[in-house]
Amino acid sequence: MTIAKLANEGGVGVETVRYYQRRGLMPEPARPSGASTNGRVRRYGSDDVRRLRFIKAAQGAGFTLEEIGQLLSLDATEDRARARELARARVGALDEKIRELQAARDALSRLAQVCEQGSTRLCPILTAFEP
Amino acid sequence: MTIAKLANEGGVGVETVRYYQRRGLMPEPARPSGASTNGRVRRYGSDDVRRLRFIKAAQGAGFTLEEIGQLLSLDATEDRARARELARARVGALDEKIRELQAARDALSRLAQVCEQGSTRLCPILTAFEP
DNA sequence: ATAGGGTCCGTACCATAGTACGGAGTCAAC
DNA sequence: GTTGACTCCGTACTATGGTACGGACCCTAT
Repeated sequence: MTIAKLANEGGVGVETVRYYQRRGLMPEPARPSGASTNGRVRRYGSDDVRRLRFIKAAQGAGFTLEEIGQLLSLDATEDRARARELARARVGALDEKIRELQAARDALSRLAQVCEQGSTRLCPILTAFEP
Repeated sequence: MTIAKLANEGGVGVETVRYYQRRGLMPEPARPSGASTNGRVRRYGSDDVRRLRFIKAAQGAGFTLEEIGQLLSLDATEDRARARELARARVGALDEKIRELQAARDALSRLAQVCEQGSTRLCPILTAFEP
């Protein structure tokens, strides 16, 4: 497939794929540079789609592109210890972030409730997050 | 208190406070511009600290500074309906984000487990987030 | 064989949220 | 009454993660 198809399958834009290539997150397949008529345009396969989707998912998990680059390298080198380490660290960070978001969620939910009641004059936005 | 103290109480840097002032998130208290000896330096109070802390907390809840600006305006105008709306929308977004992070957390946790076992050769980073 | 769309590549630009810097003025303590 | 820390202000720079643009080239369908 061509880059447009790849981008589409991965749910990103063509420019984004090219950006990832520049950052070294996605490989740039060798162009069939034969003298023959066929091919100066790179072709991609399902591995590339998987890689692209991994990048998206890892971003969703809060990894930076920098870290994702490391993960992808690790996948190649099979350094299990380092992979574990990164995964663990991120799990910790995620646990904390999830708690934080949960607290924020509850605070906002309460705020919406309070602002609901037309009865009371208050809608104490500024103190919404105060303990 | 002076800006350094305010920043400190709010857990941010002085430059950040000034940035918020420029963005209209924090007021710039009038400087006592009297001809008298006292004061060309702005002074801040506990309201400012509260405001600053609100900004931090709202950021943690995923609001952008732009949205935070709106919230702060709303707090002044007492437009309960709009406040409710923003809060609701964010609660929805947070619910979704929390689910996403929870899924990522679990995937990473499983990954760490798998990479733990020195026995098996695999440490399938690339497929960690695949269903 | 040619028109149109897609690709390639470099470079430039964008938004968000700050952070740094430099010079001038101010404040407080000694 | 001066020194040293702090403030003020504008402007510039940073990092992150893209997005846009323009010219040249390629590729396929008609």
